[in-house]
Amino acid sequence: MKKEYTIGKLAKESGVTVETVRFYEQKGFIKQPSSKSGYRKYPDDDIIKIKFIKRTQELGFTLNEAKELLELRVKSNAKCGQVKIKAESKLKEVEEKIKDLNKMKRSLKKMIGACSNNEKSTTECPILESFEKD
Amino acid sequence: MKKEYTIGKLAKESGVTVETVRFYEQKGFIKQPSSKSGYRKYPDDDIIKIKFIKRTQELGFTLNEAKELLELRVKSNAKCGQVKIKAESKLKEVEEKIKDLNKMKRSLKKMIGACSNNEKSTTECPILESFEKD
DNA sequence: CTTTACTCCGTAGTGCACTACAGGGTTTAT
DNA sequence: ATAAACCCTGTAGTGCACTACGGAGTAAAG
Repeated sequence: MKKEYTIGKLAKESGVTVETVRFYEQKGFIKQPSSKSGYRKYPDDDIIKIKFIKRTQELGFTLNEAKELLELRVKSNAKCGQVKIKAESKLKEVEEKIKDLNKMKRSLKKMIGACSNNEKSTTECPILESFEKD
Repeated sequence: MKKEYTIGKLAKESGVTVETVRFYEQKGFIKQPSSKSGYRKYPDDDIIKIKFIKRTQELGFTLNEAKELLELRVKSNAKCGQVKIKAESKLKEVEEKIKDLNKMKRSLKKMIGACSNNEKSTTECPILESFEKD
């Protein structure tokens, strides 16, 4: 099912607006598609790309970082070293984020538990210690 | 060691600028501190608070969400229900983020591995599938 | 005791990531 | 065949989260 999408359909499927799609195109996130007749025709692949970008932003990366992540692919052995270095540094960031989100998770669970047991919290703000100790 | 900090010291310790501290104060993230003499004197607790805010932003939450998280604390049984509901919804978000970051992590590791084996990637962009399946 | 570094308040400006027109042309549904 | 719904380019405006600056007062160091 190799479908083609008009900008409106693509936007809807991806969960963004038409303007956002054009904005991403301007910025080079998705390459401008074929447009005989003057109307853009997008491959369905672009839906995945846009969704990836949006989710990556929600995970605390900037648009530029999303771009960097999307550009990580091994095309030649020549560039392999650079790709590896960048991937490794991103991997580290990702792992740090996971770690801190796990801390936040534990804090939230504790609060929910305390609440269920009708306890009042002793500290001012129990989530505040999340990132403090390991 | 209950220290007091001038705005400059606090900023430095927290890794932000003086302006950012004042900005957070304006927005009610930290309560305005005692200031006989006209100079603000901050408790060291505020360092933790500011660091929490910054890190929470890096994890993909907005300032307002950071504020919501900071305000989660069980003061009375009356508010317990609301706190629990909010904490539970945040917990869900956090868990989703962890899940997707783990997917990203796997993709990055795969890329690094492929690179080490001198493979060229078969797909256009191997990270793109991260959020697709599972 | 003076110079350098800090503080105050208030307002204006910046960068990122969109978002909203204006003023047109094209397709699709009825 | 005509009106609604879609597309085009281009430029201007928005909201968030700061960031910079002007003009003045205070504190610390040499």
